[in-house]
Amino acid sequence: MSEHKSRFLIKQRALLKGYLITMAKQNKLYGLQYKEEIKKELDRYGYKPTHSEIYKSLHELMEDGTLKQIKRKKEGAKLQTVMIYLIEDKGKAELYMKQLKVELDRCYGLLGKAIADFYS
Amino acid sequence: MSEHKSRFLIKQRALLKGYLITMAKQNKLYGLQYKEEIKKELDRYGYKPTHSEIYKSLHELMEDGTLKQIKRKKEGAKLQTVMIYLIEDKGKAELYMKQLKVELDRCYGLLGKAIADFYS
DNA sequence: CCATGAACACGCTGTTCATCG
DNA sequence: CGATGAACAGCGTGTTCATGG
Repeated sequence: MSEHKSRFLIKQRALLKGYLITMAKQNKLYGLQYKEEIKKELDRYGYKPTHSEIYKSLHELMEDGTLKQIKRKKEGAKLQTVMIYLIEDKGKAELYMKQLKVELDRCYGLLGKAIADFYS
Repeated sequence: MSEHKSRFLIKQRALLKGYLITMAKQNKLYGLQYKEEIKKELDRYGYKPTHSEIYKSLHELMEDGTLKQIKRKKEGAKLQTVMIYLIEDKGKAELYMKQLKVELDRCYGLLGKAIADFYS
């Protein structure tokens, strides 16, 4: 997320990772549950994540050691095995969120500038 | 820019068109001048447009009849011919800006929501 | 059908190449 | 070299396909 000369707006996956880390600190959810929770937050802004992006984001956060994955039996009649994601490295998680803030503030400022330039 | 079920953030070219229309209403600039002017506005937000995106945006706005192109001799010793872009259809230009506002407000709200979700 | 994951395809955008004055 | 434009290439992301419970 760093050392880029010029970039437009934040990439979808970078923001998804912010939600995944934030939610993983509080709950023990599996893949599609993250998808549903994020959808609940952002649906009214016209955005709904795909399962593909959720899984890719989770996988990348595991590859760099931020999250870890454990198998769990899903509650209910089906007894299906699901993958629960938890924080593995709290320091990495917090560092990511700190860097994400810089990027989000930048994008928020850019859009605010455009809105001011166009409609004031 | 319309009738999409789910989208993340606005595309770069859609925002560039907003600047091009806004600037074309006030000045008579050629391609690379638009690039420089937009760079001046957004450079401090880490964004600098490429000449390629500027030209593609201008061409698309001409294709749909929003802008028109006229040849002009460039001032100075070189006397090079440049392409000046002007508003062709004021109604289309205003409609575009109106639709753009909806999209910009949506994106601004989405980022604000994420910032609130993460850092409050 | 639900959950996970991988493979594939398309669209956006930056880099490079090509002309012309 | 400045300006315009087109062609090309990489990457982000949505859709589809595959496997297992």
